[in-house]
Amino acid sequence: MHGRSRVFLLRRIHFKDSDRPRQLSCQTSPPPLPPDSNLKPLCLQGRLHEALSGMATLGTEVRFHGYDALLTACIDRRAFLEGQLVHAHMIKSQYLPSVYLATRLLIMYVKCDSLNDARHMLEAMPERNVVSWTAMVSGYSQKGHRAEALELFVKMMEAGQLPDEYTFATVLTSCTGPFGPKHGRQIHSLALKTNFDSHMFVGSSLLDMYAKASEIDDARRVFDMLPDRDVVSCTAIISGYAQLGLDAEALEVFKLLHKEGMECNYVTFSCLLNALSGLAALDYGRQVHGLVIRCELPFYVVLQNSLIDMYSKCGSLIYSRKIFDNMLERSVISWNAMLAGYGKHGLGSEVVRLFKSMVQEVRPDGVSFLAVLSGCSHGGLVDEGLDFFDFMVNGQRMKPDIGHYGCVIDLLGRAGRIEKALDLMKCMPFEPTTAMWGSLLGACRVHANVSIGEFVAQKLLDIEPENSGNFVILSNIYAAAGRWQDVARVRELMKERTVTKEPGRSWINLDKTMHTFYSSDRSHPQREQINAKIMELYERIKEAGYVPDLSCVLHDVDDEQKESILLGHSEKLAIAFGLMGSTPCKLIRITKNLRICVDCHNFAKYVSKVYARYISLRDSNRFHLIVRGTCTCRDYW
DNA sequence: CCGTTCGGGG
Repeated sequence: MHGRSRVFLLRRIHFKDSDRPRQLSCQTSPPPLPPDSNLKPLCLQGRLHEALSGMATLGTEVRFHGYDALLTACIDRRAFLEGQLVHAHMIKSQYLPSVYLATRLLIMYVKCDSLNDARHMLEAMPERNVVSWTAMVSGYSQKGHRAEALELFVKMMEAGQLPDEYTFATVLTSCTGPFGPKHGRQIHSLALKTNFDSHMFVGSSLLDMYAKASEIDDARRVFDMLPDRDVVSCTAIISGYAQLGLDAEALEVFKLLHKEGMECNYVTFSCLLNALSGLAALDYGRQVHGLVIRCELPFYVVLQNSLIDMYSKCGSLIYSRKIFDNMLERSVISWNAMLAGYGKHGLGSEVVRLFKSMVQEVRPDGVSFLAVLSGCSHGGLVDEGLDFFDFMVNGQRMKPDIGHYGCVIDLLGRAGRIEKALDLMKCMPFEPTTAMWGSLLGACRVHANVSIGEFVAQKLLDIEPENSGNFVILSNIYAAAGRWQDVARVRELMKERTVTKEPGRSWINLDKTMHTFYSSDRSHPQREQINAKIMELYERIKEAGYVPDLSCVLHDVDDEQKESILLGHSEKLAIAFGLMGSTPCKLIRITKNLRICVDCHNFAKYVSKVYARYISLRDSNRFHLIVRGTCTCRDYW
């Protein structure tokens, strides 16, 4: 009996259970869905417009989650008009957003590049939290409005809101420019007090701030003190060295971190390749290219652009072109890098040809024209260059900047139209730069224009009296005109002034080692053999007709000493060293920090002829490929 | 919950 009733009871219950699921589920299932609950799935599926009409239909029934989903979708898609609709709907429904939702609105405006609306939102909010303030600071920072970002940061603290690690990381990116470092240091001390300075993002931002202020030692100190490192902080320190031209240091710190197993991304390799371009370190460049492939990053356009640039600056245009040709998509920068590469190598006709295919695919920008104009100048295509300038101004309606004028002045000077170049300098809407005067002075040397040369040199000596290169060229001009008294006068002039010039430095990469030479260098371990080699070269090329150009020496010494000073020029040391290799290679690649001097250029031409070698010499201005006694620069540089 | 750091070509 008892057992039966139990079974009965159980069956009844079981029966009831399945028969009345609704009543029972009232206690175990979630509460009924809010009316706006279908907005979120629509937003997540990317059906933003359906969600918006849903919002309109629901009227005042839209709640927190609905607005949140809508705003998130607008933020993700940078949908400004849609975001405004959501905002308007909130106002019409008299919905009072929480601090969170108001902040989401603010962020929506920031992401849609409507900083005024965002600022208005921030001002109108009855309450703000650290996220609201930081989002606004970030908006100003990312749009380059540094002053506004810093002002808002101050306002935030005046309002009693303490910054957090996000705020610090953001606001420090606005600490560049003239007063940036001053503010940056203050913010650094604030971060120290609040212990956010060792946060990885804050640290990356801090060290980048110092690097951009040329305070690389402080940047390094911040980096070394960081408790943790990630790919961004490591990249930031490498980039810091590279930005300041401290290419060897950039490579050193990369080697160190790489040994420690640092992670790399495409930014890291871009910065590193930049440093290797400066060093003309083709071997390392190839190795990094290999790493890029192994890290499965080779299809980043940014990285391919860096590789194009690296190979061309390391003297290997063929590889640049291979990468360029294999790119699935190219940006305007890819084209510009390739154009600049041809230009620096003096291949003007390739520049023109490439530019013509470029305009079929993308619209050239200011840098494209700079590359084309400078390429035409280096390639000797004077009229073509002037036509391109005309095309830029009248065809494309672009406003040339000071760099474009510099190229055209260079072009005119090369053509010997020096008065015309002077006229252009007078009527252009910019102040002439030392580079322009320098280019004109070079033109006066090549075209033996003594009178304008004197005038231009005087200008240069006023503006940069410390640059002895100008004295040397003026001396060359006088010497070419046979005005030896004036040569002596220039020499006197130079003695009066305390001339501190950047020491000439050349380097050559042999057997994966960089050998660096300074003028009259006595430090290289093989200096005895190098000197002996130079003397051997000297004797042999003299037989072939080489005459040292003593006007390249301005020290007040006798001719014999001048000769020995000339023979001590860093590029000659490097050439001699390059010829000493036990396994002689056909091509000797040399890099120099300044412009090559007239005498060394001539020396290299004779060596290439007598010793049947190719000499590739990259100076601060361009490549000189010297073969069988002639140079691709056609003696104009 | 939401907001963050490094960045290619003259």
